[in-house]
Amino acid sequence: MFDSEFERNLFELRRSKLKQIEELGQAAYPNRFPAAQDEAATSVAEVRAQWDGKTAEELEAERLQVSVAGRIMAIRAQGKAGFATLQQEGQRLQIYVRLDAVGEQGFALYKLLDLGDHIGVSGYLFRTRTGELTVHVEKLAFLAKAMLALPEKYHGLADVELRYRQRYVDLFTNLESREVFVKRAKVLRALRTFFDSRGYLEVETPMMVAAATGAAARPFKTHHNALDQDLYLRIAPELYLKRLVVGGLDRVYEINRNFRNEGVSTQHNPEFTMLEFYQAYANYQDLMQLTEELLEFVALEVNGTTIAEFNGAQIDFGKVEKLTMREAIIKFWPGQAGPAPTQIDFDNARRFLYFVQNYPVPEDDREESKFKELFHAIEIAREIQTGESIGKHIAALFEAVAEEHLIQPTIIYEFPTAISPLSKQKPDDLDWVERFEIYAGGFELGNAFSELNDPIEQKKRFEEQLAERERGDDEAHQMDEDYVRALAYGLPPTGGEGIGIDRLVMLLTGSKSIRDVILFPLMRSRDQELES
RNA sequence: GAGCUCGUAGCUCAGGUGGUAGAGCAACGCCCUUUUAAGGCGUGGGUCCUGGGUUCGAAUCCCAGCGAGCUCACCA
Repeated sequence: MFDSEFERNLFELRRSKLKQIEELGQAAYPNRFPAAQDEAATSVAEVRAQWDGKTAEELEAERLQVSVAGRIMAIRAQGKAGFATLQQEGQRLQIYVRLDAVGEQGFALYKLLDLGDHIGVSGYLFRTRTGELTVHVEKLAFLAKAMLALPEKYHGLADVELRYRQRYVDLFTNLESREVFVKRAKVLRALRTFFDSRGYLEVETPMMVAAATGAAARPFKTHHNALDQDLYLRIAPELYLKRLVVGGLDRVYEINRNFRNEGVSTQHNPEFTMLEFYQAYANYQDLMQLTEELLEFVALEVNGTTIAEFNGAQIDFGKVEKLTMREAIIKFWPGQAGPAPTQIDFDNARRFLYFVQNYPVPEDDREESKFKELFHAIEIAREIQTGESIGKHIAALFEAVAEEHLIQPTIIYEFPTAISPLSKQKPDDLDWVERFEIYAGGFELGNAFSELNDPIEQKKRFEEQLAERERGDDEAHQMDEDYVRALAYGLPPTGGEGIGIDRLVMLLTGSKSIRDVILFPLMRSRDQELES
């Protein structure tokens, strides 16, 4: 528990102060404020909301009596008087304590208080010379002691590692951190309002599953002892939610955690919050419309504006651009790297191979080139085996060329069938599916499609994924026989979508790292913390 | 998984080219009855992330490890 002698000594010192506080007739750990069960305190927020507008004269005339509790965030003693700043729910209120108002015992208690202590005060409101709304304390109640030193009062807790590991300190010292999580709650509330008002049913599907299905990712593995059965943490709820649509729950949504056993970055945490929703009788075009409405609604609910400041850009959730994946590749192709492909280069494998094989990839400085990722994708595409699909390579080109430019909300639609085993094909072109992804801030925010509901085709797609798995792609989708059976009972035409909530919160709060929007992000454990 | 950067008091940070550690806040003592990053005087507090190496001498240079941040790769 202690990091140093300093902390150990401070802890002992505070213990002796606690004892002295008890000797003054106060409980060391009382269970309520105010102590009398039939009395209620006023919150700091209420005090500010109700009386911040009053002048010094009005306050003096009314002599408003209040009882307020809070944590001491600043303390300024002045001989036989003193000030302190109480903080409660992220709001602050000053109190003024003077010997002749609180008496010998009360003032002795005031002098035993430290930064971080919780206290309750009763008194009347007034304004100081400098105009600050302040409680003139008449009665002081001790509530709980801070036994450890608070971070520096001006800079707060700046060390990012400590902020994540000791979020409890971050939250009360860095109020902008608190604000992020208040907004996160608003995002969730707004989403639920949005779907509830449109007749969607909120559901919960399993987190622990026999097979990790519904997405391309590596799962976490665990074990159930009584059943002696290996289980996985889910990587997506998708196939369960569609089973529910088969069951006649025509509009469902789930907001819950997914787990993926993959790298950690500013945009990836091993557990993250996903919104998925499904709507019977709708296709991906309907979902595009819905997505636009959803983003605008949530931004307005959370920020009161559709504009969000993120990473130096002003992102406007009030409008969404639309491009096909192929259009985006052509549009964002870097001219300095070489000639861009044209629409017909994506028409079939022969055309595509001709394009990549004749592309002037420089031999020398390939690793240093700023088009490294693009050249890499082209090189891999050149080695296409006969019979292998080109879809994967087109998607790789898209990611290499376009993704980082998609700062304003952009819908990228029409995805290769090869990388979309759960999506319905375009009726006139079986190589492409009715799927889109929504991008903003330079990363993917959501993924949606017209759901594949033909059980025979679905089974075939799963088998193709298994073949990919055989070839060494351990992130290819797993077979789910029961899901195919569910489809065989008849899934109505359905549109479905998933939106990464953490990323949405990042954009709406201007947070550059996903860890800033997750209360307790995963950190490498430290021995020190394990033992105590 | 790779590269770059960082790790000094409880916190925020200084410590060119090696000479044995400083400031502010916090803490402790004293003064101060309208202050607000309150003020004044004084005091204590450091395995300089860990372990090796080079050197007469390492917070500083080198190597390894641990932890973190950023970028890239994988992915959402």
